[in-house]
Amino acid sequence: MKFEAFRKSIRLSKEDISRGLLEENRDRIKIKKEKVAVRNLVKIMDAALAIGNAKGFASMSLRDLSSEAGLSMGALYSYISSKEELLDMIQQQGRIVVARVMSENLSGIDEPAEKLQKAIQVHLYLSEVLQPWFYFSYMETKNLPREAHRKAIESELLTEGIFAGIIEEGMAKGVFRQVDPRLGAALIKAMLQDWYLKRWKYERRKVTVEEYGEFLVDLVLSYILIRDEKKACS
Amino acid sequence: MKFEAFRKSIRLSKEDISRGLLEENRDRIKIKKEKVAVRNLVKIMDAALAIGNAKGFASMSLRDLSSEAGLSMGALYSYISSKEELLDMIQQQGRIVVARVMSENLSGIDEPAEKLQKAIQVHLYLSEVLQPWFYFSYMETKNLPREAHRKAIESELLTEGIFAGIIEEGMAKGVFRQVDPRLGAALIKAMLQDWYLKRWKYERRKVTVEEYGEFLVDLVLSYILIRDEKKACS
DNA sequence: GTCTATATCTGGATAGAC
DNA sequence: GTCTATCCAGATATAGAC
Repeated sequence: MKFEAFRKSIRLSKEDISRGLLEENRDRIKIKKEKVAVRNLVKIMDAALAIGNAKGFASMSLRDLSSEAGLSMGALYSYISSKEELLDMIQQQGRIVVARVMSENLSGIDEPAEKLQKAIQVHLYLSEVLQPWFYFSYMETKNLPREAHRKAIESELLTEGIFAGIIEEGMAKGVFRQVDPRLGAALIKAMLQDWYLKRWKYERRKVTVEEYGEFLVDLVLSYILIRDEKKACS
Repeated sequence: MKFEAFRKSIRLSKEDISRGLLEENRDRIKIKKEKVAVRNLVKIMDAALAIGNAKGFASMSLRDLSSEAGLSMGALYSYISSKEELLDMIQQQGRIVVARVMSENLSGIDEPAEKLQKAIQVHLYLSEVLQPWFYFSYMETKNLPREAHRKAIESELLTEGIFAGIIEEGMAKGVFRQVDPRLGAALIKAMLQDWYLKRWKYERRKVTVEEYGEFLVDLVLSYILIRDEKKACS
């Protein structure tokens, strides 16, 4: 699947994401009119990710944020009750979206090699669509308060578990070679992460997300698939 | 080579590193007695990396730092003239050490597969010895002031260039398959980074640095080496 | 719902005693 | 060389007008 086709297929506008966020946090957000609330939440999230990714969430003052979002300090505080809560909301909403898209796209695939290929591609493409969120989430995890930090780690292990599960399945069916599934999954994840963490590098070299995905799938499959020796020698 | 043998072979005590740091910054550091200066620099660096890695450099107050290092605010300011300069010193000193150890350990190896294996191993083991520095350096790069940021990126590309160079050599000699050398190098680096960025994960699973290195080398070489078909079929 | 104005606190940096 | 005391810029958070 091409990246553009994927992007269209998941239909994830900023408004959709902010609406989800609003619904999850009706109690914390003071603004009652949905239309107004969604519009401003989009601006707040965009601004928070932009500034946070440029100089770190801790260094972002709420003054910066309010001016970048085009709101006054007072108005901003009608949407969030503290800087820490903002961090929490951002992380939480992203996790929900990632879990949903991954499971939607992987259900119904049985053949391990195909499933592994698809899982890598979907994760990579999704991280491209939500690049600012993925980057932010990675970089700020360790600064989260205790409970939120625990949830973030749990979520990381969950995604990794998807890959490990596919590897185990392939080994059980005899089509993958014997490897440590969690270690294999961890390395796949590491390579997926590089795409959104070091974007400047790949942009500069004009590597597209499709090329990156193909290289990655090629590397992983040619290592893990048991080769058909007869075919190679004929 | 085993990790412990490597650790001993490079002889990198905290004191050695701080002494180097002192020599490079004679002009900026006010303390004249080497013994005193080195002792306190060790404490300052340890504290800065510990607090910085726990909650981010930006969130670390110099009050935290001074108390963790066991110095008063005033004393601290005899060693650094600003928080930003501290950041600079940490990065700079690490880069020098990494460049030195890498080049020392790779000189004189000609065979591409052996050299690639050795480069991966040395980088991995070094990142284990200096884990707090590698972690810090990765996480704080984007918060550096302009010039320091440029240097950090340059250094990242330099290390990557070492791997890309080995891959090119192997391709030229006809022992490696045709791949994009920079993309291959980038992925190797991504997997190396995971070791020091996600240490908690590997510790929890009781994966040793040697096991991680073997898996990584196995993955890379079995992808990139051109298989001897005759041997496989005999 | 959004704004301006402001109370209160925190943290980087320095002066000057010992 | 190290300490205590202090200055002051800049930050979070809130009160109250519109």
